[in-house]
Amino acid sequence: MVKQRPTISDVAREAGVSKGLVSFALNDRPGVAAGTRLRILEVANEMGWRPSLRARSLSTDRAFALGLVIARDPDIMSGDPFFPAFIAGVETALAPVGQSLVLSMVQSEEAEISSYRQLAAHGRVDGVILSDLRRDDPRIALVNELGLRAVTLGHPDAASPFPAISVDDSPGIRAAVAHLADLGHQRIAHVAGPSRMLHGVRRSNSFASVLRERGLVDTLVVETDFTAADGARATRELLALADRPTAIVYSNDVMAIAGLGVAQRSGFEVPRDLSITGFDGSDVGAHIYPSLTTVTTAVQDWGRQAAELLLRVIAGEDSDDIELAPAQLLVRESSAPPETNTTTTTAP
Amino acid sequence: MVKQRPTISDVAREAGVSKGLVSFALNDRPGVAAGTRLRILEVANEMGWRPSLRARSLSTDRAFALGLVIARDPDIMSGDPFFPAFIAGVETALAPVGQSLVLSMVQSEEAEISSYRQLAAHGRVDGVILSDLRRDDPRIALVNELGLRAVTLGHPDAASPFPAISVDDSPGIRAAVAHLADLGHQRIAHVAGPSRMLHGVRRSNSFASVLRERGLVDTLVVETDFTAADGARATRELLALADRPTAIVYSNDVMAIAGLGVAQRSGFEVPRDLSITGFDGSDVGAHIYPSLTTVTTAVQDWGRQAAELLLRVIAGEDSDDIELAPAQLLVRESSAPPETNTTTTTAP
DNA sequence: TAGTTTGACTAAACCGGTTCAGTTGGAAAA
DNA sequence: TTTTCCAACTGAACCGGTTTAGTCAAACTA
Repeated sequence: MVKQRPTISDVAREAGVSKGLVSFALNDRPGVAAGTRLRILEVANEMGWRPSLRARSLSTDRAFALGLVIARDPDIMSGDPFFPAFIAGVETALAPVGQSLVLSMVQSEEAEISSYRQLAAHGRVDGVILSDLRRDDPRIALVNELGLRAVTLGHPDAASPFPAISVDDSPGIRAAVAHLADLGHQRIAHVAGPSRMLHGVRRSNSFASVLRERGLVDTLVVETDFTAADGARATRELLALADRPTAIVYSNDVMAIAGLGVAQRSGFEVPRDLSITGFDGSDVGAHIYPSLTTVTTAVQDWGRQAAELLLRVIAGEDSDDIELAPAQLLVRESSAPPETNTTTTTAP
Repeated sequence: MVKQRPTISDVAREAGVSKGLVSFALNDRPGVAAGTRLRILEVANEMGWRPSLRARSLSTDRAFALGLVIARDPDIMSGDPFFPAFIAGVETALAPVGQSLVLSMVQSEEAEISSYRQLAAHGRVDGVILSDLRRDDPRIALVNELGLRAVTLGHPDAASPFPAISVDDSPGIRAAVAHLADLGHQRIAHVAGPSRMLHGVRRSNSFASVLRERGLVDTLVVETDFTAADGARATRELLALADRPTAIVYSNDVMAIAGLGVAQRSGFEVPRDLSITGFDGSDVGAHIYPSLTTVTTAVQDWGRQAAELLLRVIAGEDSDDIELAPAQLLVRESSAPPETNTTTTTAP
């Protein structure tokens, strides 16, 4: 004798009304006498009734879940503090309303596409969060075509039917460069993210614009794929230049840490011989030596608000773009004035 | 005129048979003539019919999804290479069979419990992967009681109704300690994970047993919560000892990197004055200076096989415990022989 | 007072599958 | 030839909700 969980019919029978009326009462719809509604709620409550998500899903054609497809190599993911914090934020928005996050982690663009297709075909989610926007991002049209709702993290480079929720990187990057320039650095390099990615491009643009404003060289830019290995490679290239930079601005903390490793290995002392800054505000960055000057954003809050926005979009409510607090510079030990006579120094 | 996706009734009508027969044909059940089955499949195919997950979910009482609840602070998560790789592995097992991963990231034990309750109550998943096992882990009884199927990563410390899929940490830790001892280290410390966590305990035990076998001091153990900050704290404590260790074995890479920072900040040169080893085989570890000697496991494979095992359990198939390839030592630069006369040296 | 409106409620269809109890027709057995 | 049996197939119930059309009595209008 297994005790089955009660269904809406059980509640109806117990309350002496019809199934439909119970549904009405529980969904706060008009047409139910106040007394009856109260009695129904009471009965439902004492029977411990919970609506069946599956039945609701079928009859209302909704999934009560959001999707997130991450297309990155696990190697890049590991060490990157963004997604864990972001997902934790998403969770804080979903848990209270009984919704869930369906996560998919893929490693190729084809797998990414088919992942969205599957989510849509199966009706697994009502909407998705589009992260890591790329130039001419094909996902926007795809997701729209598949009939999914969505929000984008950051503004796409073309018209989009979806609201964007953004954190402006510019102030952070500008502050980092300004900080280095104020310290006296003349040759500041940038180890950038992939130029296919919009935030990579935006950070590069901010970088370049500050340098131009200050009349400094803005040609020391190396593009990477965001991995530690590529950050190391970029650093080696920059340090091998005849006119090597005295400061390097990295597009993420992992690369900055790898770059620090390369510099130290080559005999440069940081920050005496080379200043470096990261981007992420990762936890480890605070504990390496020297601790990493970096740019931080409130990632968890971003996750929470992105999920809330998407829920609103799905509910058909207002859905204006949201602009969150911009990225901020966090000065630590890895940045200092250049040694006045080391501008053209190569490895000791 | 929106083109609706065809339902099983459409297929039945088109093929001139009943709904039920179409269902039988599509699920490869006996009682359908070969010719008829073929025709039905053909019709379904050319109509582009896909079964509705929601309808199947309701009628078969299954979710076609697995759950993973991660209970960690985002700070610990960031930098930890385990979950990204693990999840990527899970995905490779799920995508081909049209199943999904429902992920929940929580920050307290209460939230964790209620997360499992919600997954079960909503019938969101058919089974869950239990990671980061603790002593007397309450989740095993809970999940069982909730009627969910499960697999555990590693063997729990009590009887469990669920199969375990494990990677033996011991050989890795033993190899790391042996490696250091072989190099001539006499005072080897361990910066351990939380003793509430079973893998933390197991690593500590392996550590202690090798030392005893070799007749070395096994008292240099500091427990941490796995964060970079706590790893740094532990390192400071160890280095402040009168008889400071000449080598430290860390329970994860993040703490090892933080420990390296502390050592360098205190003027110790690694590995000349202090050898360190990590645990994880994280990507950054290979790029810092000196590169980190560490212990690696095939995490992505673990994820894939854990998901496959859970799918089998859910399908009611065989479900024996699985033992994967044990952890392996990866020797890099951060370990070297101790300076013979520095055993009792304090900070330079 | 008769006709109309309205609020409260019921019955049944519906979402799109699965499953089970019957029905049918043809081949094998008697 | 008649009976029996079985494979092939149908129709309907079912999963647990939502939604729509329709019933009914009381309240309101004319």
